[in-house]
Amino acid sequence: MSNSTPATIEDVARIANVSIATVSRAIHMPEKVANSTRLKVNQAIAVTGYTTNAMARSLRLGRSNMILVVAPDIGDPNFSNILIGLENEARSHGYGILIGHTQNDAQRGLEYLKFLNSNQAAGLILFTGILPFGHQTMTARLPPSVGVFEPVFNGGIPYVGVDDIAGARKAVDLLIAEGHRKIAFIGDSRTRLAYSRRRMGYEAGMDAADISANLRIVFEGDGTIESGRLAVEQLFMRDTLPTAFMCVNDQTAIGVMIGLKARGYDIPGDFSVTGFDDVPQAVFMTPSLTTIRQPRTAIGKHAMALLLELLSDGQPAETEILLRPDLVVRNSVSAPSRIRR
Amino acid sequence: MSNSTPATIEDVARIANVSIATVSRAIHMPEKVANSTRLKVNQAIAVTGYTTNAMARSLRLGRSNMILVVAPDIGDPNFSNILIGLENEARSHGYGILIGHTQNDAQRGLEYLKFLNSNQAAGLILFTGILPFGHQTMTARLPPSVGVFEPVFNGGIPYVGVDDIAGARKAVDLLIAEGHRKIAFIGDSRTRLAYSRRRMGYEAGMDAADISANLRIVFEGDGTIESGRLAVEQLFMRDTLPTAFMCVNDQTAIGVMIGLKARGYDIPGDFSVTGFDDVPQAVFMTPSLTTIRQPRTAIGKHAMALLLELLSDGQPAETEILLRPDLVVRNSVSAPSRIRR
DNA sequence: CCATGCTATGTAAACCTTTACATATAACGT
DNA sequence: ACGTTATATGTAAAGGTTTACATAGCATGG
Repeated sequence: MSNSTPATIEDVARIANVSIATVSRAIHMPEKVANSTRLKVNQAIAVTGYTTNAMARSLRLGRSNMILVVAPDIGDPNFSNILIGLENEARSHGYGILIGHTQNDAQRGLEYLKFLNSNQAAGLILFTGILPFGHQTMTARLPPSVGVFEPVFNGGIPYVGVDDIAGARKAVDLLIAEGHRKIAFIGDSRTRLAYSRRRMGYEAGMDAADISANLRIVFEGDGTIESGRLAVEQLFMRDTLPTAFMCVNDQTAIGVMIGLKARGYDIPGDFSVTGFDDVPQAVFMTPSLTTIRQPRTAIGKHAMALLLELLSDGQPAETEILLRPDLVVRNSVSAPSRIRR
Repeated sequence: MSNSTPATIEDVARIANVSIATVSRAIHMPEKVANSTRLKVNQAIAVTGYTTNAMARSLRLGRSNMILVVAPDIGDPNFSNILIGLENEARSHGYGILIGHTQNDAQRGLEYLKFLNSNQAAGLILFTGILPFGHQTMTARLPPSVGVFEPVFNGGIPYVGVDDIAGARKAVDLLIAEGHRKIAFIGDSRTRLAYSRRRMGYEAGMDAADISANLRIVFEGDGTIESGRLAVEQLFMRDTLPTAFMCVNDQTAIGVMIGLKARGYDIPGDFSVTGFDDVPQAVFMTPSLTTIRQPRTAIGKHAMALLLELLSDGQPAETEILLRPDLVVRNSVSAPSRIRR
């Protein structure tokens, strides 16, 4: 019982006085074994404290119970909440989660390949829109995979994300409802497809409100705090200013707020600002940031569920799952001031 | 090469015209094999794209190349940065990281036990001060383990953390240097040992400045935002108020700031506030929070290094590694106002 | 030139499972 | 009562690796 080496299936078989095959069946196909035998086996398992050796099992099955999760930055607050969803779903199905972060470095990605090639991971969750592995020949050998947040570039991989267009639409519609017409979109169309979809939502909202093109101001940054600050600087050089800044993500919104405050403006008195993502600090900003919430835990849960389904069926039921993002109204939006301009 | 099933050591052996034992040795004990043979083997490996099957290897060795990391809450911002350090160190030594979060639920912890018992993880990193597994009999079978942040209750497990006493001392010394005498400590001595050490730092600093006991106000909360807010409410009911709030962590500090602002006070004009941890949002608070930074990535790196050492040597070189926390001066501290009281 | 020891390699067992196949027993229909 | 089918269990191979042990070649020292 408190033996030094863990019990094997043979120990159980000996004690239960059956063959090892029967023990294995009692565990994994209980209906195939007689009630009385199953009882004996279960007792023997309890006595020995036996647990199936996952290594041996995976070796025999040619498939592990690990899922590799690769993200560019595991420190990203957007990441950790999704991780919770992934983890919960995986664990409840007997799977474990293997973490990898690439820091956008292809070399790093390659190192994780090892876990896949060596059969240590049965499936792959990708947080980045591109395959982290240089070799495109790899795709042939890629295990069942699911993308998170945005479609994976090379295609053929189902993904779970948020309806970015609808989310952005909610933000722009709020601003329009508050009376704004001249709304700037501070975007980042280069790095991520999801971001360009948010811009599509912006344009659609402006279209729907019949706001002419010359009232639309689009600044393309790179999704960082600094780029938000920079956007403000640049826009202030033009003759016409927006009354509201709709930002492609919260980071950009934070930058915009910093830029506006540095110039002495009041938010939302002088300018309204919206973000997208609802990162944890959004609520602690002054003013707290009105933004679009990503249902992060749900995204993780769905992504893992889809992957597990892929793992057992081979075919994905859906190729794209888009969850509904919610508008979170806080204090960074109000009606445009009539005094100014 | 682009075969459907991955190459095995036998494929390599056949092509290199040697035995599988030689291939294995060429890979893992290169000095034991003749130069010419090693060359042949390496070429064959390149041709086949062979990677060692980790399952088979672990099965044979009775030890895996995975480290299980168990934390109560993987969404905690304190956690994710440490994870980066852990991950980097592990990967550079060929280890992978398995994630588990218990949500302080013993049942959950037990589920992760499975990964250990079944040989899927060779070592354990514990983020919680107590063993997450109910059975204390387990300790006998516990694999090499390292605690992070604070000592593990049951003892015998080395840990890596921050010098909480010295860190707290820096905070209280700053406040005293600014001229504060009546400094409240908003603590949380119940949940974590690290927190009670921070209080020790507070007391030591007050002692050193010869500040009498009746000027010391200690409120014991539970380390949450809400408990910080509550502390303010309670202290305002007393006749004497502090001029500064030294908080056991940033969450509490955020709560204190919310409470003070709700009463219309200015920070740091009316009251100074310090935190501990330097969570990501600390810099975005208004005013930005003066706090003590935990060297998180370094903690992770050291913890993993210690564990890997443990794994190979069996004996830990050190039983406790305390890193130096740094004071981060921002805008929530100033001299006490002379006007008031 | 032989005994000895060292170096490089091969053979085969072991690690622990799962499962195809074989076998034995029981049940059933005619 | 007998052939057929279903049910329950056992036997043994296979999965890919590492390594103790065996072997062969070769140099070294006397």
